Amino acid sequence: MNKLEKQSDLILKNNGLSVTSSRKKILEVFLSAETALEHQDIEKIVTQYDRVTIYRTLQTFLDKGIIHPIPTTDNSIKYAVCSETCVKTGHHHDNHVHFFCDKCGKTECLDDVAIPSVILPSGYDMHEINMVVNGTCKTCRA
Amino acid sequence: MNKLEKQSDLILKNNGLSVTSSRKKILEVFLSAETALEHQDIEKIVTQYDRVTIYRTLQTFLDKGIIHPIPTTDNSIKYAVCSETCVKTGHHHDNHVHFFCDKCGKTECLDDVAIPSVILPSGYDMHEINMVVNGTCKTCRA
DNA sequence: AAGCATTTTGCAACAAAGTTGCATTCATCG
DNA sequence: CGATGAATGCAACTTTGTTGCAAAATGCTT
Repeated sequence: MNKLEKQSDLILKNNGLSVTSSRKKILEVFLSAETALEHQDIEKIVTQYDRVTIYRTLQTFLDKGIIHPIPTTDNSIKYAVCSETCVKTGHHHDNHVHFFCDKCGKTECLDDVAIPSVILPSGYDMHEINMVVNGTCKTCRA
Repeated sequence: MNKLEKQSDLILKNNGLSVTSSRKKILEVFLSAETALEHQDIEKIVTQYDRVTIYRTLQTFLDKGIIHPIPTTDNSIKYAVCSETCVKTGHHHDNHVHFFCDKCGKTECLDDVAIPSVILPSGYDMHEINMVVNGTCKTCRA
C-alpha cells in the first residue's frame, strides 16, 4: 500500500466504516483531487463501480463528515474532503471560502481564506455558513 | 389590474419581454413570495402551465436579471426576485446574505445583511460572491 | 379592429439524474 | 476458516431537465 492508500484506509477505519474497494478508491480520488467533485465527475473517473454505489458512498461519506458539500447554482452538489480537524472531531466545521472558476468550471477550497463573521437580525440562529466566490482562478488567468 | 399585477406588468415591459399570462403569473408568485422558490415550488403553485414553460420562463427571467439564483446543497436552485436597483441597472449585483432554515427548508434574502468583503489570494479574480447561512429562522425559533 | 410577423406555449418524445428493493457478494470478527 | 451483517450490483422505476415542432398568443402596423 502506498501513502495515499494508507491514508484512505485509515480515514475509513477511523470513521467506523468497513474498507471496501469502492470506498477506498472513491476516497482516494477525493484525497488526490485538487478541486471539488460532483457525482458525475466521480462516475467518469471510477468507471468500474455502479452508479448506485457511488450515490450511496457519497451519502455515507457525507453522513460521517468525511466530505462536505459545496453549494452551487447549477443543479449539482460539489463535494470536497474535509480538513483534518473536521474529520477528527466528527463535527463538521467548514470555515473557508470556496472558489468557483467561471472559465474552467472547477471549484476549489481556499483553505487560507477564512469566512468573515456576519451579524444576523435578531431571531435568527446560525448553524453553518457558506461562502462561494465566482471568478477566474489562478490557472485560467495566467 | 391590482397593484401586484401592475408591478409585474411593468417589470416585464421594462425588460423588453412580451407580457404573457404565464410570465405575469409566475412573476407575481415571486413578487409576493417571502422566500426563495425553486422550480418545483412554482410548478406546485402554478399548475395551469406546462412544466416546460416554467423552465423556459425561469431561464428568461434569469437572463434578464429579473430573478437571481441562490446556491444550495440539495440539487436544486432557488430563485428570488432581484432588488429594485438590480432590475433597473440590468446588472446583477446581489450583495446580501441568504438564509436557509434547516427546520422549514425555506430560503430568504436578508436584504439588510451585507456580504462582508474578503481578500482572495493573488491570482484570483472575483466576479461574484455568495453567502448562505444555515440555521433556524425567526418563525421556526419563535 | 383586423391582419401579419414573430414569439411563446404545449405536447410528445427523449435524455439524464436520482431512488428503491432484493438477491448476491464481500468484509469483519470470532 | 466460517458465520453474520453490511455493501454492492442489477433491474425497475420516479423525477428532473431538454429538444423539436405545430398551434396559439402577442404586439405591431395599418
